Amino acid sequence: MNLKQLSEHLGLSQTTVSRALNGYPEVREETRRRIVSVAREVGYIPNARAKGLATGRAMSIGHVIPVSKAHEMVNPVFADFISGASEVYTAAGYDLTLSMVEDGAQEARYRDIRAKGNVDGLILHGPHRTDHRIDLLSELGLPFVVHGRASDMDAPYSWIDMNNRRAFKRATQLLIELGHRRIALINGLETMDFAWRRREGYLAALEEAGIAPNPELMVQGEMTEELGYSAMRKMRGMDAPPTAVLTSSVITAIGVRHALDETGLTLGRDISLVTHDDDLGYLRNRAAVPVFTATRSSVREHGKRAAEMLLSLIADPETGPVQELLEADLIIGRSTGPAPALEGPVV
Amino acid sequence: MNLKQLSEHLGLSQTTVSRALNGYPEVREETRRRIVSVAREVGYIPNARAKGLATGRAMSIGHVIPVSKAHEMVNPVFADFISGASEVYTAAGYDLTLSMVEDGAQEARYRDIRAKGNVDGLILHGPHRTDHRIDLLSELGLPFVVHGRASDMDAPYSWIDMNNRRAFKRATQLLIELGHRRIALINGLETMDFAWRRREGYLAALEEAGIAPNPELMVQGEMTEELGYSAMRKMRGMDAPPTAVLTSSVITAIGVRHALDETGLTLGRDISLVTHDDDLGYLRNRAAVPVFTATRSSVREHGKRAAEMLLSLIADPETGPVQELLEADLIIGRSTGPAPALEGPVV
DNA sequence: TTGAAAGCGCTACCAC
DNA sequence: GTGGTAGCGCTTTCAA
Repeated sequence: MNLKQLSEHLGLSQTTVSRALNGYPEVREETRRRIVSVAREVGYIPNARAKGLATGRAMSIGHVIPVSKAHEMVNPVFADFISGASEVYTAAGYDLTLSMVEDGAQEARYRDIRAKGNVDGLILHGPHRTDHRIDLLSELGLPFVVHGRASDMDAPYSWIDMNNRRAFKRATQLLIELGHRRIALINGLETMDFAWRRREGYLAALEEAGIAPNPELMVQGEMTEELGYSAMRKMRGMDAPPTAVLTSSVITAIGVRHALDETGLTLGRDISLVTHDDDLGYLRNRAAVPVFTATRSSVREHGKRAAEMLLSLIADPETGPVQELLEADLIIGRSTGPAPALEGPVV
Repeated sequence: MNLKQLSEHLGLSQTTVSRALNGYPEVREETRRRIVSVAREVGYIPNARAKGLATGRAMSIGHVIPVSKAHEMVNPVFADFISGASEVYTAAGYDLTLSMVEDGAQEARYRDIRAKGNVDGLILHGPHRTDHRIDLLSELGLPFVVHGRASDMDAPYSWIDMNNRRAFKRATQLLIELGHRRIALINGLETMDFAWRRREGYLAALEEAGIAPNPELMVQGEMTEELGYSAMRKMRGMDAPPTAVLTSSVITAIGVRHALDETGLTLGRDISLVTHDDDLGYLRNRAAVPVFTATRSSVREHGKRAAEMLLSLIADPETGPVQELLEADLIIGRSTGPAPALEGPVV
């Protein structure tokens, strides 16, 4: 059933029917009611492509997520983030177009997306510290919000991010307060902005405590189980192995545990920190220690916020870039909540 | 730059330019070369909506993934599956439209998707044993492939699935061979087809070994960390606690470990089985036991296969329903590979 | 081998 | 308050 058939069925013009259905004021209330009721009855739903052609709007938002070339793997956080965003889009009548793009040779894909006209805006995932996709999108004039930041880019842009630096600084501080001096960091790739910021936080805490960072205790890589496993295996063989470990992902933390299991060795107090995609905090039970983390549900909330930001950017293109910084959840034992305030801005 | 501008720029008609770009034969080779080269030069890319309107094809595939109403959570396997599928779509010039739909009140969403005309076909994730979405989609005449099966549905449809029954049967058999008699199953919701099949496999192995299933050792629920934790906590307090555990998800397995960590108790030989979303097999290191699992990379392959199936279904609507059953990977120690053949079909 | 023009389904401008 | 109609950018007959 299309508009033409529906309007003939109603004995009205397409114009009137279209107006009634789109909530324009210049339709008699009675006429509108009749139109709406018949439309529902026959299950009329306008064709999105035709509507898009006519209005110039696609009513769809693109999410571009990077897929590791080496491991062909997707960071699981994106699923929850997107699920939150999706809820917002659906409520607003938007679709969600997903593009998985391999790192490298991205530019063509963005131009493509732009020219095809299938999306009204984009969410960019997994930014690097230096990320020229941001320049490109600005140049293309396609509204976008970055999930994360690209710290080395100068021009302003919209983003939403977790306070990774603060979360890792606080976590490190807590371990130090507990007496740890040899604290390992098993991080994501530090060309990625989030990983770099986490390292900054880790280093800041060490420095304030007068602990010299040990390069042997700092590992970065794609956040696989294998990374955690091999890093931990290596470290436990050191003359002075770490007594505590911070990891950047629950996946990596699983690998760390494998390596520990092999030895039976209890490493320090077996402390891990995870900042993403776990339900309750990875080691909450045995850790007598708070853990900062983005729980799955808070990641979902971030996705919602990002979607709202983008939709309002699209609705009002005059708005300048807008930013939002979110604190990691603090998990102690089995209760979760927002992190308590910290002295001064640590972004 | 649109077709009109491009053709004026070339001094040709839109018709000829369109033909040349779409590979129609009736264009002089020299003309075509010129058109193609200029088009590339100016970065012409046809507007997808207009093209869709004119051709009646959307050049996009929908993926509908269920979001748990209770936990607002997405099963992480879908990310890898979709990433694989996405690669196939991109290569074929298709987009991917993602719909996250809460369980319940789904029907309207499908009619909506159909009528909006934004997709040429659908992949359905997370089927239940009885799943009327399948009837609905058949009725709507929208090509689709189910990721998984809906065992209680009679009418034929296309699907791709893992051999969940066999994987869990074999895993259970192996545990029995190792001497275990009290084997726990911490499963997904058994209204979901995959979870039900896993239980069938588990029960079949017990029965063949003459072991009576113990309802106290069989738990089902949404596959959260919490589920594994609380189930294991409860079971370890039993008079005769299990000596081995099978879990349906690595997330749940993490919860199981938490519960074990609290006690220091070594449960049997600490055996878990995971069928999804881990890199190397969850407990590979301490398990002197094979583990059946869908590794992340094989899930990705499944996604590719599903996408190929759907695209060929769309290309040739005369084709009847097609099915494909995939074996779980067998992981021993650190090496992975396909499971060895088993006597007879266990589907 | 090329071009003119109708039409995909809808919106929005202009006239009544 | 309602209707006629010109596009939106493309494909696809039909003619030349």
